[in-house]
Amino acid sequence: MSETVATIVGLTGVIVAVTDEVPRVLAVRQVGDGNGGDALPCGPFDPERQRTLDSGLRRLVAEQAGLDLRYVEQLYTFGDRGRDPYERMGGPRLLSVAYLALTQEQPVRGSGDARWRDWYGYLPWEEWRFGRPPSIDDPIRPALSRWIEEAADAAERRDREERVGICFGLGAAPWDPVRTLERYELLYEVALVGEALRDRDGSTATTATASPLPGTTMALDNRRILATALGRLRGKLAYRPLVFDLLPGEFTLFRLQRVVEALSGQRLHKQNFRRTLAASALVEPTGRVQSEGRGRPAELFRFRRAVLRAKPTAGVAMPTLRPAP
Amino acid sequence: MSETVATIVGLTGVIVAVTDEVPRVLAVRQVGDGNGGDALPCGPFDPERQRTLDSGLRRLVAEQAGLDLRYVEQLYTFGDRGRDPYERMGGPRLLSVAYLALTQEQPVRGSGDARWRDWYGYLPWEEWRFGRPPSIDDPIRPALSRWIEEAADAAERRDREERVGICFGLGAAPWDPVRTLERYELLYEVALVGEALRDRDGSTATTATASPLPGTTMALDNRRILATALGRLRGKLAYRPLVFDLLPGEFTLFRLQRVVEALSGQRLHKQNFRRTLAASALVEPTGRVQSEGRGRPAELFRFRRAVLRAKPTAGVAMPTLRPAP
DNA sequence: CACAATTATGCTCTTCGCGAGCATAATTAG
DNA sequence: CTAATTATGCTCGCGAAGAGCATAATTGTG
Repeated sequence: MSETVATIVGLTGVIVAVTDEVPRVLAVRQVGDGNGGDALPCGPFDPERQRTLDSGLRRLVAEQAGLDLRYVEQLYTFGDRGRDPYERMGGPRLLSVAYLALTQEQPVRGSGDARWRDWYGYLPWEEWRFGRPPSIDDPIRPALSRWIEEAADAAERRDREERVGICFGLGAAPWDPVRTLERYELLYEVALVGEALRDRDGSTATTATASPLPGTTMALDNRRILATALGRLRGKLAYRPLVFDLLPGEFTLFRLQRVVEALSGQRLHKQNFRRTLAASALVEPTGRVQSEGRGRPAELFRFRRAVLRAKPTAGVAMPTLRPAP
Repeated sequence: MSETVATIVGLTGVIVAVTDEVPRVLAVRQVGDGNGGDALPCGPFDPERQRTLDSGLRRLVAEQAGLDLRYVEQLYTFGDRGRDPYERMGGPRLLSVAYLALTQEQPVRGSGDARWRDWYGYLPWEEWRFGRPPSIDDPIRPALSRWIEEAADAAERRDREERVGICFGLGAAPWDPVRTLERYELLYEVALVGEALRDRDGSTATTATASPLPGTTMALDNRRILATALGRLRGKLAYRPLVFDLLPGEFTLFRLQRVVEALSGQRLHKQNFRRTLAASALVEPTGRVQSEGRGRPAELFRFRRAVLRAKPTAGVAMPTLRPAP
């Protein structure tokens, strides 16, 4: 029960919106560290003003970007030693309670310099909508192969092979959109992300790569938090009606599908998507139609809240699709 | 960036084991509060000694109960104002990072007075293996009905009905074993758990109930943490091979089923459970058999790690069963 | 020893979710 | 009018899962 002052508690938010079929997260220019990279909106947890962690996060985002959030969910609390460079210089330990929040994209109004950024700009290997991400074939796969070769013994080699196979769907297992965190952590371990080099201080590239490291580097372990958030969101889409917090009150089924595709990072089978949706009774037609340029106008739908009463798991299905030939 | 000292960070663990088909959690006699109730093992987070939150939790449990844990997973961070009685008397805000941990039941060796307790002793309404829990019909259902009646207007009434229906499967929705937290929070709101009365200080029973309140009261919001853990565990059983961390290296399929049933709180269809398990290639026969008293001896199996390489989601199926007539 | 009770295990029947693809309807651009 | 484009309906087939019957291998008892 010693007065352990050497811990600072902070709140960090992954604020998500989808526009133009691009999933975006709110990012601020990093202030402290001098490298000018991106960072997630964050701030100290203030027990005086904040009744709950959730409300603290809401207030934080309201102040920094003038946004109101439609959905807020606690993600994870990060507290590993050394995640904060200040700590390595003798500062206090930083504990960050990370949150996932959803909203419609709205202009940023706050005092800070918060901007909407393409989520996949930070995690490009997660984007499979336009085919296999190039970064997987070029820097990632060969580096992982080398890493497997460098194993000390046969057992470690087998473990590494297994891990690579599971994470990137290179073995028997298919690509699993939810394993975002496992992938990021593997890439970090293999020093395929800038943070790994930075955190090793020397900045010595253990893994010599011809191509640049994939994805934009972020402050602290913020990219790990982004990966955590993406995995959580992808996983929950299928059994909780979260998408509707990213959409306006009325929307076409196609737009709904596009948002789901944007988040899951893969294309979905259109007819099956609609059939499953109809069967789930998750949406209901408003009776109005929307004509978007060419083609037959689409019917407008709205989220049907009443469905929560009847179904235990109410989420959108993700009918997978073979990769385009 | 003011030196906010008014926050204390603690670690709390839900340590789970299953023996004799009873799911148990580790509980200590509460020291401080005088009411002598049960509490979860917990301790301050010490940034000097603990490199990560996970290892901190492991160390804590090792010290308090002499247990080594086979699986550790962060659950949630609790930080609401007023969850700690000391805080209400002007003390610092208590932030608790809660963990779920699995192990085989082993004798408690530690310095503390930790004991294994029946999980359902704290959450009796979650136990459906022996039919509908009596507490649902007696104190819970009538109290919830009254609560619905007390709604201020029609809209609130509808909301309450919907919530009750979803939580307890009383409406169109079936009982969902995973919604443990929602249920606990509803019961708390309706003052059907002792903590609600205690936290309102006056201890005035708003909800007059003939029967005693269901489940053993715990310190702070520890029962909320228990409910969170149970829900998480139930949800993960189906897609992660967690059960095997509760079982010895070799086990019969029936024992495996019994453990899953104990945790999910419901009976499973035996033949289908085995068929699904066989199809999943999650276990492999050891070639040996075990004769347990009467009846045909059962074959012994072991967990087949290699399955992780091939399948993205490797968990035990939960073939539901109609309630016994 | 024969038989009942008990537990393990194999197999079938049926329904339903879902991947896949064909066909048709309703628009707009030229 | 026609082609292109998008929306939408329907079917086929496979495999997973709910439900239940049948059989095998034990133990304990009359």
